Amino acid sequence: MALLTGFGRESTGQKMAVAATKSNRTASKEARRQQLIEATIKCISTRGIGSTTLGDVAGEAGLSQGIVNLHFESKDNLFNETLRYLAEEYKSLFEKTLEKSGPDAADKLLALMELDLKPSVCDQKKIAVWFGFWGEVKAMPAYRKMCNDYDRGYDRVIERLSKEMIAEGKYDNINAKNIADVLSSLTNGLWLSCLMSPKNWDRHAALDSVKGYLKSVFPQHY
Amino acid sequence: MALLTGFGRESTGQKMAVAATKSNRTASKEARRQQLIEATIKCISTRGIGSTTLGDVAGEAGLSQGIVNLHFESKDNLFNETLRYLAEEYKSLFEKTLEKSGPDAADKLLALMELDLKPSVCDQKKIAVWFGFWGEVKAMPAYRKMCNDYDRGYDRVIERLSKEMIAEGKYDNINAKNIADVLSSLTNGLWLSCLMSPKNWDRHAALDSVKGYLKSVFPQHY
DNA sequence: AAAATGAATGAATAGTCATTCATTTTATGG
DNA sequence: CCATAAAATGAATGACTATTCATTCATTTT
Repeated sequence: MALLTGFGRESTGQKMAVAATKSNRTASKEARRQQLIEATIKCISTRGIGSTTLGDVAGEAGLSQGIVNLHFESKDNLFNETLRYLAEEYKSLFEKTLEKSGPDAADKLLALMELDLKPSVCDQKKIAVWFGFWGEVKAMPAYRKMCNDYDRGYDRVIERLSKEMIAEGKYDNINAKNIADVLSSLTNGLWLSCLMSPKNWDRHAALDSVKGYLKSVFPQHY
Repeated sequence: MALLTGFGRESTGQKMAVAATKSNRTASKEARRQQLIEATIKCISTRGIGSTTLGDVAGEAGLSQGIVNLHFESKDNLFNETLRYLAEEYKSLFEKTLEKSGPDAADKLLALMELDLKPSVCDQKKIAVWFGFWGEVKAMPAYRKMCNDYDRGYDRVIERLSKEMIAEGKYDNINAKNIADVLSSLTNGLWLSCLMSPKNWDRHAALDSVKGYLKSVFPQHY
């Protein structure tokens, strides 16, 4: 009877009996870490990175005060692992998309652009977390490094696909690196609009913008 | 002799004789506020928005602990005014650019895009501050509102210029709103690359990307 | 069933920081 | 030169929060 499930206890400062989805005291180390990372993402997405405390995270996970330090050593470490988790998650989607789409470069490139605007990737909450981390880059070089390490991978792929299409289409005067830059800037910028005006953000219009660009650079392909 | 100029005193906790650029105790209320806002920008750009304290700001301005509360009431207010200052500064550049460039829409649009990539606008430090604020949008609705209020103005201008060009060029199948979205997303995304890889960030390449886009959408104009 | 294990708890600690305010410094005009 | 007001100081306060750790609890081993 001490196990009445009780989540968010923040509003009152009172302690509450607590149990996350059937999380009693046994859960693999890995499961616990993931649970905490997900709680962190949720907290950052609602309260902002600047005012997410370890107490918030623990409360969101339905666990106790000291739990983050137990599993992650420090707040710093938790945040780093959270960023890595986001980056890995995206990377895995990216690779899956690259694999499953096709057969030719034009299809693959379009599929990757669509991925960036899918609700599961481009949703206000997740973007808020990305921007939270980006906003701290000046203070936390580790964030910058991680973002750059992952980005390099994506850029290489986009550039390679563009190169293939340039060769196929005998396009003149265009440069694959340049196109890769524009595409990644464009999607990041579209994410910003989604963050800033979630109400009138229009996924289809955004996708049309990207398609319009692709069509204008690769007229023979799209 | 008590007035040896002494800035950053943080490393030691010791008090130091202090005097910002000739700031003795008299300065107009407005001048003092501006001095503090500029110190805030500098602090955010180097330490990040999350770890900028009022002590940091006061120290950067060469003034004393309580000074921010004296002039701004609260940290919250200081940060809001700092964002407003940045937005006003950009707005003023934008308007000046719009006025001085020309005569026709194509020139004006290009000049505005160039503005976004000028060293004075697109420099790592200033961008770090913008991203810091953007990253806190979920926690601080006031930031979102201010950004949106200003953005609406720019977007309207870009859209109007695009419309003019569409009419002039009898372009088919393209939509001014769409182009305005792409252009603003593109420049914001390019800012992100500047923030993330300041070392190999190439201003000219970025400008070429934007020009390439303009050329592809408005072939008769560029 | 008793003992051992190690995950989880939550109260206590130590440090940081925004904010306040009594005091000090400066400028000014009489 | 003094009186007054305004501006600035910086020590004190109180709130908050990361981190620690002795204790509690559930599970596994013996």
